[in-house]
Amino acid sequence: MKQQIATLLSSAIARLQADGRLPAELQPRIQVENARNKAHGDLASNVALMLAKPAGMNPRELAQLIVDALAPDPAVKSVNIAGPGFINFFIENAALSDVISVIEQAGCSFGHCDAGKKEKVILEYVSANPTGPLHVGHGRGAAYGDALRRLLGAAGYDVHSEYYVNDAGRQMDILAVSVWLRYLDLAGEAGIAFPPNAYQGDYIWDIAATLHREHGDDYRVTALDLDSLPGDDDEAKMDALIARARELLGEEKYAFVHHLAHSTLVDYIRDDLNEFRVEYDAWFSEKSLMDSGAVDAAVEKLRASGHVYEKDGAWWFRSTDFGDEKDRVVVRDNGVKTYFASDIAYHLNKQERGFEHMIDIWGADHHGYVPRVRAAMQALGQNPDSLEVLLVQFAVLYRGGKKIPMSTRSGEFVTLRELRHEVGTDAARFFYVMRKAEQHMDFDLDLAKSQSNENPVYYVQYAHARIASVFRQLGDKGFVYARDEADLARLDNDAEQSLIDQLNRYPELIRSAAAKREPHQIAYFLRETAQAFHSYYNAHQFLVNDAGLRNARLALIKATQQVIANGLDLLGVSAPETM
RNA sequence: GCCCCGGUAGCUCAGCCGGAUAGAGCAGCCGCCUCCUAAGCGGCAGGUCGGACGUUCGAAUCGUCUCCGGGGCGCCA
Repeated sequence: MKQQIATLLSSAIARLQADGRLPAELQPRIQVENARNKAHGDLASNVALMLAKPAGMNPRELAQLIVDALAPDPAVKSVNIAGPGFINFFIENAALSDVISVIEQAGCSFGHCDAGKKEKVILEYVSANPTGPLHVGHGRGAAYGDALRRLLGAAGYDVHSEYYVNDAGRQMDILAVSVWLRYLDLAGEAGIAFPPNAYQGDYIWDIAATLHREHGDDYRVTALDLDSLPGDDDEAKMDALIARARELLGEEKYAFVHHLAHSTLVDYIRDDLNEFRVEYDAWFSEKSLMDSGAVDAAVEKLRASGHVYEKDGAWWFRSTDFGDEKDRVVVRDNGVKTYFASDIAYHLNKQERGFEHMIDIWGADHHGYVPRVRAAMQALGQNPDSLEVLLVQFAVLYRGGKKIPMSTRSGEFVTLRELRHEVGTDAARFFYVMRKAEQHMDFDLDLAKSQSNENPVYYVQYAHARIASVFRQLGDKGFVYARDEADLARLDNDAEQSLIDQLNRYPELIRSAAAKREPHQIAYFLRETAQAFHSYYNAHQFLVNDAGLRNARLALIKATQQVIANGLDLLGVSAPETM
C-alpha cells in the first residue's frame, strides 16, 4: 500500500515536471509513512516539505499542486493537506481488508519477500570456545543470531548458519590439563597444586570423573613429576605444565584427554543450543582447518602478496596498510600460529565456499578485532564489505539487585541451561531479542523468575491461544466457520480497523527488520498486534448470530493468529493453542 | 591516551537515514468477569529526550564539544 502511494506521488511529480510546472532537475525522494495519528489519515507523505526549498515554493502550495496532479486510484478514499504541508491519504476500507485474503493464501509464508535475491549468506554466531558450558552472555548471541537466521531467510536470503568450534589452540590445552589434574586428584595423587589460571568449574571434575571411571589409573603419574615448573608468571608456568603433561603422558594419551575434554563440552553445547531451538547448518572445526593445511596456506598467501614481514622472530601481518591501528602477529616466535591466523583461514574458506556475504555475530568485547579481520580480507583481494560484523553488547546479570560477576575460568557464572530451566526457552528467547543488539542489557534473574508470568511473551502467546479458543467454541455454540459468508465490509469499528492496519504493516516490517538486522522490531510489533487483538476481544463479541459479521470477524482473527504465529516463529518462540 | 556501545517517565526500554501533541511494559492509583480463557480490558498520573553550542522552516533524531556509565586496546583465544 505504501509502495502504491509512493508510485502515485512520484508519477504526479514527474507529470508536473514534464509540464514545466516544477523544475525538471528536482530529484524527489518519496517517503510515505504510516500516519501516527489516525485523524491524519492512514498514510502520510512529507514530500512537499522536502521539495519546497529546491522548488522555491511554499510547502502548502506545492502540496496542493501535487495533490491536484494525483491520478485517481480506487484504493484512495480522500487526500488532504495538513500542518506545514503534509499530504495525508485516507484509504478505502476494502483495500485495507484485502490483506486478510492475502494472509489466507500465503499462510506461514505471509510477509516473506525476495529482498535478499537469494544471495548466499553465511551467518556465524555464538562460536564460544568449548572450554565450559554456555553462559547467559552466549545466550544472547544465540537468540539474536538464530532470530536473524530465520529473519534473513524470510526476507529471501539463502542463509547458511555455522558454529566455528575453536577446538585447537592453547585454551584447549589448558582445558585438557585442567581435566587431567582433577583426574590425578581423583586417582589419589595428593599434593597437586591446581593452577589459578586453569579451569575451575565443577564440569571439569565431571569430565575427570568419567576419565577415571572408564580408564582407572591409565593416565596417572606421580604428583612429584609436576613440581617445580619453570616460568616467571602463571601463564609461563601453564605453558610449562602443558609441555610437561604431553611429555609425561605421551602424545597419544595426551590427545585422548584433549579430545575427551573438548568433545564432551562440544556435545554439551550442542545439546544446549538444540534445547534452545538454535539451529545450525554446520559445525566447523578449527582443528580441521589446521589439519588440512588451510591455515598454512592462508598465511603463505598473505606472505606471497607481500603483506607479511618478520620481526623479533615472529611473523607480522601489516594490517596497518588497511587501516588497522597496529600490525598483528600471525605466527609466534615459537612457530605457533595465532588464533588470528586460523581466523583468516576460516574467513577465506567461507569465501572459497562461495558465500558472497559473511555475517559474524560477536560479543562487543571483540570489537577491536574487526579491523584486522577486515584488513586480512582486503589483503587477500576480497571486498572488505563482504564481511559484516554485528556486535552484541553484554548482558549484565543481576540477582537481588546486585551485579553477578562472571568468569569462565573461575567457574562463577549462570549457565544458559540454568536460565532455560528457570524461565523457559520461550521467555528467555523473547526477552533476549526484545532489546536491540547494541543496547546493553540488564538481565534481572529475580524478575525473570518471580514474574515470569508477566513476561511480555505470554501476552503475545495468549493472544494466539485465545484465538484458537474462539474457534474451539464455535461448535459449542452451534456455528461453523464459513469463510465465503464473511462480509469483510462490515469490519468497520475502530478495533477492527487498527487490527487490520497492524496486519498490513507486517510485510514492510519483515523487510525493514531484515535490512537493519533488527529482530527486536518483530518483538515490538507482536506486542502491539496482541494489544490490538486483546482490545478487540474485550470490546466486541466474535460469535454473534449475524453470519456475515460473525464470519468476517472470524476471518480477521484467524488472519491475526497467522501473523502472530509467523512472527513468533521468526523469534524461535512457540505459538501455543492453549495456555 | 585511542576506539566501540549506551545515557528518553520511579524502573526496564522503543522511537534515531529530521517532520505534526515524545511512546510501551513494569511499578502506582481508579474502574471492568450473569458475556468467546481476567496470563485480559478501560482510565488517571508520571518526561529539562545527560548538558552546551551549531546546521535547519523544523532536532530525541544530524554535526562539534563536554559530562556520566559499560566494554575494548597481548607473540590470549
